[in-house]
Amino acid sequence: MENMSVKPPAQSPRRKMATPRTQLDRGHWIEGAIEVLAREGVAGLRVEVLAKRCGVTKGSFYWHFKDRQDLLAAVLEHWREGRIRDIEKITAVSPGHEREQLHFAIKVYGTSRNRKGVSIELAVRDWARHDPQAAAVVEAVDLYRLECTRKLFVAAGMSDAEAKSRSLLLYACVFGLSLMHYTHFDDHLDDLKQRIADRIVSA
Amino acid sequence: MENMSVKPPAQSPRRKMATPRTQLDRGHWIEGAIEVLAREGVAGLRVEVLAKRCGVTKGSFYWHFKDRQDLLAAVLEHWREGRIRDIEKITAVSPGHEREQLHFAIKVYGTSRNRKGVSIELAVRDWARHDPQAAAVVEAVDLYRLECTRKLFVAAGMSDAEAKSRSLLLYACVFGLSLMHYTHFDDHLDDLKQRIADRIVSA
DNA sequence: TGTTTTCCATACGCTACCGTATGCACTCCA
DNA sequence: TGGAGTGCATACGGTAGCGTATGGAAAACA
Repeated sequence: MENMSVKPPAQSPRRKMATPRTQLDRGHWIEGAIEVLAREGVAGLRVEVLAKRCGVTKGSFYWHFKDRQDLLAAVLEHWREGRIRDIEKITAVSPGHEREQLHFAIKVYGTSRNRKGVSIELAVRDWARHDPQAAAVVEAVDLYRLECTRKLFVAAGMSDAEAKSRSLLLYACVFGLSLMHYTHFDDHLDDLKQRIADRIVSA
Repeated sequence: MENMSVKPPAQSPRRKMATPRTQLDRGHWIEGAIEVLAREGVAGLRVEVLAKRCGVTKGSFYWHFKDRQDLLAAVLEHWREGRIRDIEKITAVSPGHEREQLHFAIKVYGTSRNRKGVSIELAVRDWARHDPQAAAVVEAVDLYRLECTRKLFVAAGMSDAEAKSRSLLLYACVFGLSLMHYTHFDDHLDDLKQRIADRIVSA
């Protein structure tokens, strides 16, 4: 489906670095892995399954990766970097509009268009419950997120303690909602979500 | 550890029903399964692993259960019943003290003494992401919980819409917190939690 | 053009599971 | 006391997955 023939057509012969194609293919495996991670969780990340999904065999995998752990670590790192970039983008401040920005951050995670991102988020968090490496990455991302929104709340005029608690409340609520099954709890879910967002953000 | 020699010492010979010991042993397997579920998630629920944990072999398992699915369904049902009972106990109203009760409900899930319960909760929810049966059970439990706390908020004087949003906010936040790694975000976590609880409960 | 290096396929051994078949001890009961 | 049912052990076949070993095609290079 996404076999876009990765090979660089005319590799510039200036540098001999033996890794450009290798690096590219690691990335290819990692993207496939994250796709599977979103759908099946870390338990679905089997070497041979991924190979079939990429249209190759294990032989390829074990050329690019030392072992399964090597891939898992790469997936974690890729996720961490992506999250950090996203957080910075989402919490970029335009002074005076901090509350709008906070509402936007909430909406980003709650929208149904972001299904895949939410799935990955939950998969990684479940992964972190049984793997210290993943736990460390999740903690780093969480602390970064919490810090970014904390600054927004402070900029919106709150005390430091209050800003911290709101920041924690915001993310806890966002992730908690993605964990629950409340579709049939009410006929006006958007209204409910709006009330919740207001409760989190407003003074 | 919990080999309390389940056999009823003097089985009253009045009734011939061929199931009392069987039922008891199903319960024994189910408890063991939930223990494992808390620690390793549903992926850790292997027949032979559970058997070893119970000090027996698969032969026993397949006498009490049709197959692995049979056990999983039983575990789900056991969890559902336990949750319903707990919810009713936790949200039992003593009129005039609804807000206290709500604070108590929040604390119950947030306390570190309840590690195991929280672990099971998260394991079941992750399970529900890949299994429609589990998803149905989680939805039933969620709706029941949401409804119980909604009543408390209404009894505390809120409008119906506001009560619903607070109810959803409460559980989302509780589960979300159990999903995050925020230990190093602040030195006074209890103060943070208190502020959050107030934000959820107070008018 | 011959030789490396790159990248992947194939084949293998190994482990952990699932579910079935069968045997065996032990109890209950006529 | 011997037969029926109960509860579990043992042995088996089968699948899925990991990691290794080895070969081979094709490109890069000299």
